[in-house]
Amino acid sequence: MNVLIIDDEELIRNVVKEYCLNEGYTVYEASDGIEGLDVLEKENIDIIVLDIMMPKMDGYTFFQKMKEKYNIPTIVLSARGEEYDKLFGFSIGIDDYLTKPFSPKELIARIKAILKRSNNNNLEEIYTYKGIKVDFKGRVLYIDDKIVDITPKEFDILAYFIKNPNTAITRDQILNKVWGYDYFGDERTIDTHIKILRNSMGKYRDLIVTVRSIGYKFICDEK
Amino acid sequence: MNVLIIDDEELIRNVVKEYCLNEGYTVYEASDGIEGLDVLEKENIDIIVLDIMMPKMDGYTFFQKMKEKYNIPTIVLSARGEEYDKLFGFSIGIDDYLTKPFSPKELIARIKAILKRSNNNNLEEIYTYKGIKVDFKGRVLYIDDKIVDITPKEFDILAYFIKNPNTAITRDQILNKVWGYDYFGDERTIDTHIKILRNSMGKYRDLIVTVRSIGYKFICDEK
DNA sequence: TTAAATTTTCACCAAATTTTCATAATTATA
DNA sequence: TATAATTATGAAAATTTGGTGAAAATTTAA
Repeated sequence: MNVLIIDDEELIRNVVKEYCLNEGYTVYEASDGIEGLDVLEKENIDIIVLDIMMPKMDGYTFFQKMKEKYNIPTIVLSARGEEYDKLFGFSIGIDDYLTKPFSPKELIARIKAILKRSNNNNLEEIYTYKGIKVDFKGRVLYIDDKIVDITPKEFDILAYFIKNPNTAITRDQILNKVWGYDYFGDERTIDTHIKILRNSMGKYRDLIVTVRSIGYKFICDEK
Repeated sequence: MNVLIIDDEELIRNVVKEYCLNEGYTVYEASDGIEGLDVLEKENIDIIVLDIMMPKMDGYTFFQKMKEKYNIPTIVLSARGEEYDKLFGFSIGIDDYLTKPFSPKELIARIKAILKRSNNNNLEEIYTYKGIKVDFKGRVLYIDDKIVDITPKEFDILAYFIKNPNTAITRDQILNKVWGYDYFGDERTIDTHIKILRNSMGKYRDLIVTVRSIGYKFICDEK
């Protein structure tokens, strides 16, 4: 999970950052709206924590510009006493707000709630391609309509492949996505998991192609 | 859908109103409990959003009086620090609560959830699948038409499973749904409850499947 | 208050999964 | 073709995970 915190006060940023890191989130910082938009272009942000009062480009302006190009869940921080009317004026679209001083724990709780909400909406899908069927909700893999017993890691890797078809994916990327950003194991481990996954995929094992000196790739003609 | 918002702060009413109108709901307002009862007599209200701290007649009193004549789903708004009210409210049958300051989007989400729930409940008060029969209203579990003695937690977990069949559910989700939003116990506790629940389900114990490294899943072929 | 019921914690064990590693196989390139 | 680099594979070791029973803690009911 990538969190972008936009606030001109370094102190606030640091507190938020510390708590987010503790949750295993990756944190990006910006001290005003312009910097914030910059980060959005470069990084794949999942949720924004946004201060309203800022130099250069304030929170309202940032939010409007963000909405034009992205649709990222946003939590607004506002100091008590700031015009609530103005806040509520653009409150349609923001996902939550907190008044300063706020409890970092509360912020984390709200971030979790929002991420959970947006994840749940994405869940209801069943992927099918050739004789492969993947039920993400139930975490089941069917090969030619027969359930195949698959381990959690296998499933996660397969899901990652399916979501990025025809893309050469490095072992490092797989480690980051499936294992998490703080894994320090042997890259060769992936090879073994790929072996197991290929076996599970039976006659479709060749859809996972080795990309020499890079990693692997899931081949899919359709879509 | 007719929503009644009862709060003495006009600002809050306006925010709720704005969001509800945006959803296509019709909104009625009241600034205290007495006005609220007035509206109930005149209009056909589907759901109530109720503040606790109010002049003239507070939320709790309003709620009791409402319950005497009506049975309308109610979401309670409470300021932080009113923990007692919150808990008490739950025990007497409110449907949900939010602490101020709350996220308007969250409120809408909860309204939707409750409306959906109350629709579902009216339709299906008794669930049957194979030899399992669950009477939600009476909170009774029958296995092959014989009443099985089941604890409250067991029942809640089973109900959650039944409402989300064929879905891998994390222990965290179970904790959130069954225990509540702010429970900080050991996740392993779930395992023990699952054990007990499985025992209660007799020969259907295998319908609750372990999803390794995730949680559990209730299997149902039908529907 | 006491007793009973329910919930929670916890530690051990077994089983499933993950990781490591040595060796074989494959591929690219000089 | 020989060599180096890279990947595939099998098997063993290490780790993680879940099932379970029993005891402790808590809640509920009498």
